[in-house]
Amino acid sequence: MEKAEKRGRPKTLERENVLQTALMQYWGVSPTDVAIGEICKLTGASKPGIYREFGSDDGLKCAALESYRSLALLPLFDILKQDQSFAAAKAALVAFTTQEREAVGVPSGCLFVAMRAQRDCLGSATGERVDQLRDEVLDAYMVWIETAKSKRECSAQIPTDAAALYFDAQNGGAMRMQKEGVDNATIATVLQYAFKMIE
Amino acid sequence: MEKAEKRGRPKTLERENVLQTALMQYWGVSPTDVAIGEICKLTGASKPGIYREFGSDDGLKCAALESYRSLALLPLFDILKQDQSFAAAKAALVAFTTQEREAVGVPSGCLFVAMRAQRDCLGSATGERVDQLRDEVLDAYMVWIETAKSKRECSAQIPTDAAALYFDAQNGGAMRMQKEGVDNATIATVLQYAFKMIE
DNA sequence: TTTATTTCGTAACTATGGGTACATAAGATA
DNA sequence: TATCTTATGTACCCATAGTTACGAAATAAA
Repeated sequence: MEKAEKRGRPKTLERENVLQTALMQYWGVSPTDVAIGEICKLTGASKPGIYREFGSDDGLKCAALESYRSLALLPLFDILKQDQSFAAAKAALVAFTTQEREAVGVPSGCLFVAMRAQRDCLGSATGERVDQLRDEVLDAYMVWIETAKSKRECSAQIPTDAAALYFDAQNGGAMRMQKEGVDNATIATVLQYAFKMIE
Repeated sequence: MEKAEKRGRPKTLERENVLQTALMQYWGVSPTDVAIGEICKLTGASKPGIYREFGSDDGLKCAALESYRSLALLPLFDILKQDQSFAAAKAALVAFTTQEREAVGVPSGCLFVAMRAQRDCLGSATGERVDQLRDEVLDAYMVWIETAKSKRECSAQIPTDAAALYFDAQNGGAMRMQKEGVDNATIATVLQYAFKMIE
C-alpha cells in the first residue's frame, strides 16, 4: 500500500495524528476554544504544515467533524437501521449514549451537539456540514420511527417529524448532562423515562 | 426620586440602556461573540465608561445574566410555585416556553441555556453565577415535583432529581430548537408529548 | 553534480478584543 | 473666580490567534 516514491522533499506531517488530536481537543474542550497553535504544540506539527494540509481553521474543524461522524454518528445510525424491535433499539440507544467514556478513551459530551450550539461562530464549511449532519440525523430518526409505526411498535399519533425532534432533543440533553457532570446512571434513568413515552 | 445633587461632573452613562443592549446582544447573538466595543457602538457609550460601570467584560455579562434571571427565569419559577394542578402547570410551561418571541420583542432561544453550553469560556463571576442558577432551576423543579407527588398528581416512581433533570432538559431542548428555527407549534407538540410522560 | 520539485518551519503580519493612562470637561463649593 | 471633586472619552497598550512570506532542506531526475 506504499505510494510510489515521488520527487521532492518527502512529507513528514502526521496527518492522522494532527486530525485525531484536533478531534479530541475540539470534543473535550470546545470546538471554538482550541487554537491552531495549541494543536501544533500537542502534535509537534508546524502551523504552515497544518495550513498546507487542511487549508484553514475551518478546514481542520470540518475534517475533525467528518472524523467525528465516522466515530460517533455512524454507530448511532447503525442502531437505528438494525432490524430489531423498537424497544430494543431504544435500549441500545440508551446504552450507547451513556457508556462510560473514560473506559473507551473518549471525551464526554458530543462534538456535534457542541458545534450545533455554536453553529454561527464556525466557519462556512464547518457550519454547512453541521446543518447537513443535523438533517442526516433527523432523517435517520424519521426512517426509524416510520418503520416502528408500520410494525405497530410505535403509536401513529405523534407526527414523525416531532418524534424525530424529540429523540434528537433527548440525545442532546443527555450529552449536555454528561458535560455538566451528571453521572451516566442518572442520565440513563432520565433517558429511559424519556423513551418510554414514545410507544 | 431624584438623587441629591452631588459634587463633580454629572454622570451621563446610560446604565440601563447599556445593560439592556448587552442583554439583547448576548441573548440574540451569543454571550461569547459580542465584544464590548460592539456594545459601545450600539449605545454610544465609551469603553472606559462601560468598564467604570461594570468593572470588566465578566462583570457586564454577569449583570446581563442577572437581568435575564429577572426577565425570564423568575416567571418560570412563578409558574412552578403557583398553586395549580400539575397538568395546568405543565401546560403553562409549554405556553411560556413556546410563546412567540417577536411579539414580545425578545430574541428566540435562552441566554441561560447558551451560557450553560459555554460555561467554561465565561469569566469566573459569570461562570459561578451560571452554576448557581442551574442549581436554583433544578431546585425549583424538584420542589414542584415533590409537591405534585404529595398531591398524587405525579407518580412517585421516578426519582425527583431525575425528573428535575428531565424537565430541565426538555426546556433546554425546546430553546435550542427555537434557535435552530423550528416553529413554536412544533416545539409545543414535542413538549406536550415530553411532559405527558411524567404523570 | 546540478537542477527541478516538493515540503519544511521560523518569523513575521494582521485583526480583534479586553483593558487602561491620562488629559479634559462639568458641576459644587468657597 | 479659584478650587476641589467626579466623570468623560481619545488613544493607546498588549495578548491572542488566524494566516502567510520566504528561505532552507530533502529527494528524484538529468
